[in-house]
Amino acid sequence: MSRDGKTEQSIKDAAKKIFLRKGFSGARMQDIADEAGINKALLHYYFRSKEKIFDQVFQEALETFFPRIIEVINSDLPLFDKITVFVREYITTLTQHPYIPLFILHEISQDPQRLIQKLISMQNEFRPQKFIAQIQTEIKAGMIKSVSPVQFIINMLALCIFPIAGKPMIQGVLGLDEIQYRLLLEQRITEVPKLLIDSLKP
Amino acid sequence: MSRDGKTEQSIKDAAKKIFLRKGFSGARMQDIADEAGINKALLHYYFRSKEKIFDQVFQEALETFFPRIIEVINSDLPLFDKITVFVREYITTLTQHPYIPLFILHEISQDPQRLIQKLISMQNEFRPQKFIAQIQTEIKAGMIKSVSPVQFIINMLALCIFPIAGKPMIQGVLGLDEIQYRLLLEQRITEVPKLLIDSLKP
DNA sequence: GTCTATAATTTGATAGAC
DNA sequence: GTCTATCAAATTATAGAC
Repeated sequence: MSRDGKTEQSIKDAAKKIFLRKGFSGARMQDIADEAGINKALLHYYFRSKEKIFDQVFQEALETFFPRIIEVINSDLPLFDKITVFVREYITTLTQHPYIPLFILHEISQDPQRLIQKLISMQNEFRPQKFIAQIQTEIKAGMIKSVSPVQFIINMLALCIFPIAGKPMIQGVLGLDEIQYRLLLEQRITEVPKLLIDSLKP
Repeated sequence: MSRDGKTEQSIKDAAKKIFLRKGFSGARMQDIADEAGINKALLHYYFRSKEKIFDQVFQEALETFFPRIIEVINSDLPLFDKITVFVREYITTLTQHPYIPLFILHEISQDPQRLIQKLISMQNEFRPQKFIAQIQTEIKAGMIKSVSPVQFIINMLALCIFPIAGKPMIQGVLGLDEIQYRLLLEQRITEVPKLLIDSLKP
């Protein structure tokens, strides 16, 4: 039955849900089977091992975490527009996939080689070289302050990613409920670009 | 032997090292025993269970992650000085304990209740209420722009914590070696306060 | 393809000698 | 206090019926 790959897809969906929340070592094959509404044996029938299922999930998570960024970042938009669009798109994407950032950070920290591997196999597709060059050009033209492009990119990523990855901590310490937090993230879509662009003005 | 608690301390040190790197579910009692140069039975002799050892580690990690901040943040320093000192102290502390941020974020994400629990038992000692009030006072006095204190604090934390928590990812994507990364973090000690203070100027 | 039953391995925890 | 040996439970993986 379901020659069409319906079962395989439901396994993938279940695996994604469990792995993203619990990480590799915290996830249980039984959890995934339960979530998919099947039994453990079938997991091994479709994918040979836990490691193999995880690889798929990790790959897809990386593709959500990175390439959407790179598309904007390697586009031909003017610098300030690019910053504005990037922040909006990225915060929006991560808000829709809130477990992705911490999952990626945690798993890469467990095994940095895993990322290096993917970067090579994707031929460094998501290295922001063009963006760095664009910043340098603007500096030389005297259009913006003489900042370190790498530092600027780290600032931009930090301001977008941290509020998602650190949500439970921030909520706990600042005592914010879900509604307040959603509002706060929405505000950041306009406030973060302002901050970043201001930091570039001479 | 070692009636003086030498063994207990070496277990704590070993547990800290292993748990901080691998997280609760990724850590193995055997790893901790090996690291401490003893056997598993002795772990259970000193601490009853894995959970109990972990609690100690988590507690200490929280105390590294939070209170040092709060001391500065609840001090009587003028706002701009406070920001400068906070960033310097915090980046320095986290650089010395690079596994702490991701460990805390990950474990809180696994079980947000664990943080809430600690916050209660510490009577919200590290809630930045005083800092928020200080920002509001400066706004009313017309000394700084009318910003959201919560957003400002999130920015400050993001710019300090993310470069440490995301180090392996950033290194991979931007292709930076250890020396370059250390230099980059050092630069941030002066650059991040500038950025934050600029964002407050009317 | 999907299930039940079970094997094989890992891992947290304990018993008991020294 | 510390060790060796071992248990019991949990967990990944497979065999084999349908």
